[in-house]
Amino acid sequence: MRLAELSERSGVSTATIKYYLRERLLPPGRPVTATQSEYDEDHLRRLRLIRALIQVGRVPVSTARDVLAAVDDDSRDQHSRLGAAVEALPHGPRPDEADPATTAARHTATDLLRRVGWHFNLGVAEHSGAFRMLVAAVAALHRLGYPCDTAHLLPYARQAAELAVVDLDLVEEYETPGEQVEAAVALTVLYEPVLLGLRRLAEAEESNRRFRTGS
Amino acid sequence: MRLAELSERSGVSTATIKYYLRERLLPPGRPVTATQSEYDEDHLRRLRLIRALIQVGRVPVSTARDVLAAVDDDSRDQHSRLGAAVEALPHGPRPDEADPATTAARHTATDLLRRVGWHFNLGVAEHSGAFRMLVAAVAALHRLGYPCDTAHLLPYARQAAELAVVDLDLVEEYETPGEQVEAAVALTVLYEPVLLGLRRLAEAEESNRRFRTGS
DNA sequence: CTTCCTTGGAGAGTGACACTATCCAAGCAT
DNA sequence: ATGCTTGGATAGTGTCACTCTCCAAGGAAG
Repeated sequence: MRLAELSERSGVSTATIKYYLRERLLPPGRPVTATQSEYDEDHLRRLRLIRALIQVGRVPVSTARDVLAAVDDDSRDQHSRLGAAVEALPHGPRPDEADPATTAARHTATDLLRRVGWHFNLGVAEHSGAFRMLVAAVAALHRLGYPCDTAHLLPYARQAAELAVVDLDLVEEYETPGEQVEAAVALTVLYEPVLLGLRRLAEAEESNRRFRTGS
Repeated sequence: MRLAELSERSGVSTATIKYYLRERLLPPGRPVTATQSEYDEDHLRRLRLIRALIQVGRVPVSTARDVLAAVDDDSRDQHSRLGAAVEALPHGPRPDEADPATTAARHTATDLLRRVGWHFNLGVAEHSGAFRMLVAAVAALHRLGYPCDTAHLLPYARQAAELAVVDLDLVEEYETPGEQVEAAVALTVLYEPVLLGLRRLAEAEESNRRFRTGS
């Protein structure tokens, strides 16, 4: 198919597709003449993934390029590819190391990983983006005076461990390593708004249950 | 204290504080002469909350103003204030109603609320931002061909319900309705990166457990 | 064959956003 | 008196995700 058809089928304007091609988010089509290229179903699928990452997952364009490059990197096994792809995702601002609240938060987080038994993370992933995201958030809570120690975080960590089992079961339903890595990235990013939306709905429900006035 | 001291104690530049004052994120100080104002501990606390919302919670400035205005609105009870504040938070782009995947996602989400017994949400909050966020994410998963029906979402919803109990217990430790609403907003926003960070760490741990090659 | 439209590539322009820099007059400090 | 700081207003900066405009080459209709 041509650019116009790719645009129509995906709902993305030709100008935006050209922009993604320029930014190397989308691989170029197969040139059929000097001025025209042919695109296939893989391009359509990739384009839909790009839109989902950027619009729903709020991933910046340059970051999405890095994530997709890691997904396509055939020279590694799936664990390594998945790690590289998730590591490329945005993790918010890095914590302010000058702030004592950050040091305290780092201790809390390290202690939590030890207590919940994530020894892989203890060894390898303490410098990961996900760990930094956790530390920055815990530090912000400390600065505001809200309690956020290991005991408070444990139930959240245990639930995260349960969710990870469900998530990875889903991923393992796919056949090829390539499909698995793409699924892992898509599920990691797209289930995040699902989790946050459900939490806010559950809080509204619980708040209503506790605070509603009469009626 | 003066602007310079507020800046030093909060770590926020005077230029940025002036910007927040201009944007009505921070209430003005008490004018002490024609060219100087006095700020107090409440200003410092509010400023820290603003920074946490914007930097850690990635809330846009104009949105943070609306959230804080809802927090300060003494004319409502805490349930209503909390609802207004959370509703003012960003929920991502609104789903594309022209897309059949959105219609399907809306059915899935409605069915999920019914099955998990959130009748308050079923009646009131189907037009809430959190619900739209959920629908948009489920629709994106549908478009990419990933399974995401009521059965898949149920464990996530049940966990969200458990988390909401923990969260509201924390909120109820505070005395005044004002403190409770501020705590609810801060905990809602700042626990989100905690949850996402823990999930990513748990996935890395689980992925390592399943896919690591030898050693 | 000619005229018109479409295509892909490249560069510049747009609007939103979160600051940031510059001015300025009024005041306080020495 | 003089120099620095303060708060207020205005304009500028850098980033981001597009979006617009232009262009030459390539079909399509008559």
